[in-house]
Amino acid sequence: MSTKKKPQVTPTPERRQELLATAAEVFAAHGYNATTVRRIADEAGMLAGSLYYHFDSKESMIDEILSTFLDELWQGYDTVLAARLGPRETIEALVTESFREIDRHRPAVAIYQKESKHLATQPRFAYLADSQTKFEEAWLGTLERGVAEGAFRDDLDIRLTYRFVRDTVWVAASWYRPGGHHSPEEIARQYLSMVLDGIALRT
Amino acid sequence: MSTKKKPQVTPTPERRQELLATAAEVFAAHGYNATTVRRIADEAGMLAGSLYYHFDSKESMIDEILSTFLDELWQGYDTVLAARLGPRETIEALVTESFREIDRHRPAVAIYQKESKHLATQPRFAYLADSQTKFEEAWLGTLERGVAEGAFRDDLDIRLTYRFVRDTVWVAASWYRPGGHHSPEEIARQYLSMVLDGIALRT
DNA sequence: AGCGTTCCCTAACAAGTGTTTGGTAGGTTA
DNA sequence: TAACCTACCAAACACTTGTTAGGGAACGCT
Repeated sequence: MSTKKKPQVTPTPERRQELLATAAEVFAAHGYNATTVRRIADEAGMLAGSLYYHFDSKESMIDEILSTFLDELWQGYDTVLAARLGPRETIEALVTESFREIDRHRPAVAIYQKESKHLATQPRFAYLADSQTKFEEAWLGTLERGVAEGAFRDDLDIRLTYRFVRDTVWVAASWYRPGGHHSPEEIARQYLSMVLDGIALRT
Repeated sequence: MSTKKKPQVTPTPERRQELLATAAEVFAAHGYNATTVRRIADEAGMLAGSLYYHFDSKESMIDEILSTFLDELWQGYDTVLAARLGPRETIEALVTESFREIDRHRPAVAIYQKESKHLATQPRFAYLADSQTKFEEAWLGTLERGVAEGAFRDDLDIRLTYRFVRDTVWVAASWYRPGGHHSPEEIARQYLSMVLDGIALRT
């Protein structure tokens, strides 16, 4: 006699994840506001109202998409930061980790890029602003440490450098396609090579 | 007796430009779809319906904003390309010109970044796709020439390099504020320094 | 067989959307 | 003065939006 509970048709939590994945895909492709719940439902093979059995609003969908992404992102970042590597090695590890996250959560990253700016003003999405602050502390701090320790140039505006590095990494989500002939690690390696050493030939 | 035609209250073409400027500001801040015509009218100090005296649709507003921006952009780019400078000097001139355009058309650039991807699919905005093609030809061609002539490194994926340079320049529109303590030329200088020589200290 | 649960459908709601129509105050022109 | 044009308002239009309420089919459990 088996006590294994065989699920009925499709188990609850997995179906929820499926729906969130398709929703994220549509949000990323067309933008949050331009995406109707009917469009999401259509893509999932059901009617608009049926979505409200799983979620209580359209807003809670994007909320869950972004928060689970950020949770996983910070899990990776915190591991890197806890290792207390040198500045250059920390930057390398953060960039590599970022491309891995883009590989795993491409739609979520794309949504984050497009929508976080105006979502962060709403109280419900206060964690977006918090995350951005932590983000800036981690990167800017590492860069400053690198300048102090002689790993990075000291003739550059440090905030400009921060935005430069940050943006170069994350905009990749707009063109990156998982399953291409570049692995996240390979892309990270080339990006780091460009950011650290430049694209000009050394003479 | 003067034959100068003194304009009535406010001259037609200038009022049109004013309205387009406020519309661009709102589009850039909140996104095209999330922006209602009532919001634009409100910002301009009039009612929603009154906008339709100047424009025949919301779509034609963003159309005019984007097309005039791209016209001016290509005027600058074509001038640079016609000078037939060396690869490195061409890249430098293109980047500098780009930051000048961001300085002059920040809202338009921000709108372009956010909306062009899905607007380009509509026939009305086919010029967006055309522009992107020309854009890629200009940059990618210059980079390839630079590799061939020994100005740029040959151990990098050239398409990756292209996207890297392109993105680093244009995402600046998301945080750039005209009137800050960095002129477009100064920002371009630092960006070029980072892109060409990297942020690591040379040993 | 009966009951409960899961998951979706049907049908509607109220609010908000872009847009249109007719009107009108105030200036210019004849 | 009269006709005219510019630039706006007031009010409504058809439609789309996110969301809700009630119902019902399929399945597991007792």
